[in-house]
Amino acid sequence: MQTVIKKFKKNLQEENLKSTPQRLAILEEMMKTDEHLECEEILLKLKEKGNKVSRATLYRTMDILVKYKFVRKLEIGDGRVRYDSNLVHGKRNHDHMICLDSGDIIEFYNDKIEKLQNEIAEKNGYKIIRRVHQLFVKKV
Amino acid sequence: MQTVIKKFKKNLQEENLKSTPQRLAILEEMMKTDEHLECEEILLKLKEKGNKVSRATLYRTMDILVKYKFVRKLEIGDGRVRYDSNLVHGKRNHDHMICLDSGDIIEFYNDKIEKLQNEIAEKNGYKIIRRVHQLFVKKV
DNA sequence: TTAATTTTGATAATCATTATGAAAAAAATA
DNA sequence: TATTTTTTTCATAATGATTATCAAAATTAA
Repeated sequence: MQTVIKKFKKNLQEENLKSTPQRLAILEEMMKTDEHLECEEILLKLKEKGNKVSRATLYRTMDILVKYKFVRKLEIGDGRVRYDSNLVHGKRNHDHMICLDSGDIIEFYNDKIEKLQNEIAEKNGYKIIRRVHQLFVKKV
Repeated sequence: MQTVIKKFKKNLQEENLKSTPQRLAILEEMMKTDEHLECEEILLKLKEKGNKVSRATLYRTMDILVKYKFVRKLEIGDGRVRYDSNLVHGKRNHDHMICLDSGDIIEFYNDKIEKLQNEIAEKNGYKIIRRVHQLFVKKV
């Protein structure tokens, strides 16, 4: 969607950050995948397509993408940082179920849990900004 | 509680691990705190009490304590690893609310969410082994 | 007590991420 | 369009938490 790129450019401007080919290449790469990619994988994908970007630039740009919620940082405690794109069409707000046997990451969403979370926060005088909800599971 | 120490010794035996003063000192230290401590803090507390333990031993022992569920590893995405003791009297199963302004970590528990989680896992053919549920909040 | 095995601790190695600083690119200005 | 200013990039060094190494010490079993 062109609108995503336009929004990104606008966000960059708002912070006096410049629109560069590297930043755009990274954004576009994240628009194309619904996997949970690690930095090295993103770097590799970019390289394969001829968009070579340095490690430092990738890390810096991922922080920008997280800040503007184009992607979400996903840490499941195995020491690897993954990124979950919010840019893939039809993808909604979700949480993760991680299979301890296969390593599969399954997305789930539950409206009731959502509501209960809000109630808990409210009851304590807080509002929720962001949440992490991960179920580590095994096949029955 | 003597029973905790006995249980620990039994667990060690079961895996052909030896009962050492360092391991016991670390367990006992974790029985005394309901804070969410980092490795360096645990190391410091031990040192202050004259129980000097090397970094390597501390890391190795924390893994054992996690394995036997004496403590829980708590990672809230700020790059610091904390340990949440399950050994403090009256402490139950809980999740965490993290205040983005103050850094406070507030514990919460909700039975309904617990049930919904189990339903979700079941529906997908899984059973829950462990879970991470963190609400990042700000004061209203 | 001895012997076999495990653990400890000091230090080196690792590895993901961040800092550095010169060269290149982008935006602003003339 | 050329020039100037500012930001960004890239390659590499630095960082810092955790892990590996291995000789010396401690533990357990016989």
